[in-house]
Amino acid sequence: MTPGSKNASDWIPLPGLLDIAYESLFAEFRAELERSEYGDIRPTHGCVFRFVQDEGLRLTDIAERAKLTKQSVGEIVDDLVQRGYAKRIPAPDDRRAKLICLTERGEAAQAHGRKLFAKVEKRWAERYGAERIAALRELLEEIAAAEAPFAVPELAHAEPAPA
Amino acid sequence: MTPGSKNASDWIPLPGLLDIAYESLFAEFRAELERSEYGDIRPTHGCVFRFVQDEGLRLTDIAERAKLTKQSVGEIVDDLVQRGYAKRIPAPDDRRAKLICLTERGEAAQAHGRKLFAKVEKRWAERYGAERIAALRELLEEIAAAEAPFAVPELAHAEPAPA
DNA sequence: GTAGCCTGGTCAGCTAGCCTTACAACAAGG
DNA sequence: CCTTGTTGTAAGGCTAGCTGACCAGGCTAC
Repeated sequence: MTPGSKNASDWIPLPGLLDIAYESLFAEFRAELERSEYGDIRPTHGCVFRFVQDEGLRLTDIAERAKLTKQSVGEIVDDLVQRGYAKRIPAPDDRRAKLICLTERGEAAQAHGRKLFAKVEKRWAERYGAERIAALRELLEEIAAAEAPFAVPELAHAEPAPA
Repeated sequence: MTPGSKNASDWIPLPGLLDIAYESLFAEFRAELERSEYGDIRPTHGCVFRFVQDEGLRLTDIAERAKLTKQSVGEIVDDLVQRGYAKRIPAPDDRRAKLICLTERGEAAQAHGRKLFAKVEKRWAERYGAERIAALRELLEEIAAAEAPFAVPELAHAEPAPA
């Protein structure tokens, strides 16, 4: 419980534990995704599916939220365009900019991915306790809203705004 | 709460949340480490500091626990040897093998790192609630023991085996 | 207008970190 | 010893990200 017991060498740093959980969970997701008809989507492509919705998003915005450079995201988008998951449409209000948005196939893939994530989470809820996983999610959402607001505009509500 | 509310687009997949927490926590750690006298230690080197203790560990064993190839770990160890953090000593029982172990400086760095991790965790406990962080750790330890036993021999005891 | 700066995106080239293939040295059982 | 498996190394390749340089288009101030 107390992190102060760090002299005992069986204390594992929190990031290590988070990493294991992440890897394991993500591996379950990947395994299912690869067996699906969207098996050519690689982890890297995630930054697009994760942030793009509806009307699309500018390259710059994706890059900011994903904490990547514009160049990197550009490459990833190129790849997704080539595979038929995304397209660039000119931004209506700025002739320099393009809106990255998903094709029909891209939206189907996104929906499928979300369903898979939910499925895996449910599996973990059965394995480790629904309430504990719910509490985990709740805490992580709070953390995400506080630590990386730029990445989770969805959670823009409950600003903690400490005095 | 229910993952079934995935049609609402403000539901964020659990791996995404885990990733944010990990990155944020790790960034705090890195920031402090870089300011210390061990600033030349890079994230990659972690796999050695994470697993090597006391009498040392074989390259093969590190590779297995870290889920890396022997070659990759070999390179990392080379680097650490060059920087004076690690050394290879011939294994007493097998003339092919070498035990990777930490130098005095390496052990100091390891101890310092653990202290930093504990410090950051404590900070989070204050920020998000000591009990919630404790519960988080408890759950993650259980998950780690179940999902990656090879990586956390320290948690070999409490097999969950739920009824 | 148009000069000068900012911004969205792209092109080219590089690095870090990890992998695969191939192999030499040693171990261990018949 | 001879075969088979294991420990570590050497050499080369690949992916995902980076930096720097740039152009086209927007924005402000003369």
